Amino acid sequence: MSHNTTEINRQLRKSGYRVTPQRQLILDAVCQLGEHVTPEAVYDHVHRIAPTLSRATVYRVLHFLTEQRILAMVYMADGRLAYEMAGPEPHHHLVCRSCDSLLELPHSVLRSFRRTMDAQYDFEIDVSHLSFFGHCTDCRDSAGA
Amino acid sequence: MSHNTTEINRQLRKSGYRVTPQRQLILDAVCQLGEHVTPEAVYDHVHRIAPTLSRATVYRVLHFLTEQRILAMVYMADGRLAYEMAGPEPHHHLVCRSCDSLLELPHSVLRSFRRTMDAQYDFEIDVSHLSFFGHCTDCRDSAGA
DNA sequence: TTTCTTGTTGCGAAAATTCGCAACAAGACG
DNA sequence: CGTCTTGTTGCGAATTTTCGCAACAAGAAA
Repeated sequence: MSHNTTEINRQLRKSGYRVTPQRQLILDAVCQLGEHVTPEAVYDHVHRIAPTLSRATVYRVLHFLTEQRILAMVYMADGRLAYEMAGPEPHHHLVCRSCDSLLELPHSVLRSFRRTMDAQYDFEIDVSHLSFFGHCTDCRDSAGA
Repeated sequence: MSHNTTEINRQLRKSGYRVTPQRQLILDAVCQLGEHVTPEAVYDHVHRIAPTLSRATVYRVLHFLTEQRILAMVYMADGRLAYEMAGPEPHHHLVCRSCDSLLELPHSVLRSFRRTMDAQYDFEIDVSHLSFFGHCTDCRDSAGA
């Protein structure tokens, strides 16, 4: 696996949380399954290894790891939620509401915006992933107005 | 109701969609119920007037009206989706992943960012509502890192 | 290693959301 | 006003996500 297990475990324990086999399994699963991993895909994966691991736990752990900034939530084109490792190299998406297309957005575009939020509102926008909804080149005309 | 029914109806018909009593009822409901209206709240409301109107229709119509930019999706603090009228005066939110607090963000902050997206990517970001997740003043320290 | 505290999990049920398809009806046309 | 086309709805089942709570176990302390 490509994530630093030891470091993450230490971080969790430091915050008073526990490092359970379930959490490690789920984290490994997201890591292995790549980008845009759905909860169901995670469940399918870990369930083979640990058949008693429940769906509820998958959802809870995904949410938990996101809160800990170890994972990042991704809004997919169809509006559903997915997850991926919150790597050091953030990327973002432009999601078209009409055709569900998905444009990648380099992080650099957001730097100044993020700095503004930080300075003016003392709010640290989650840099690991952002999704902007709207209408792309092809759809902005046909969508009226 | 405060929305311009005639204008909206015309817009829908022009695009080849139909103006049904269900759609009008649901739109009125969102309008009356104010900001951050949940699908369930809409259902409760319209179901009293039209008992046969199904939940599926509520979800479908909310999604449809959002696509038509008549409604706007709102991500609430608990992560659930809500809707509101896509008025001419957009506002946005900073949602804290830790404490679920919700900060209002004036539209002006986003103007230049939006212009950039438009110019560089020919992508029209939905101005009616944006939500940024992250960590607020109180939580950014405690969340580790 | 044993004990103890309390964060976590599993389970099953509940709630929320989506789907498939036949019946229905908006609105264009004559 | 009647007819026709096809976008929409209702229903019930399937899927997805969440909840409540007792049993469990991670990890600190002795």
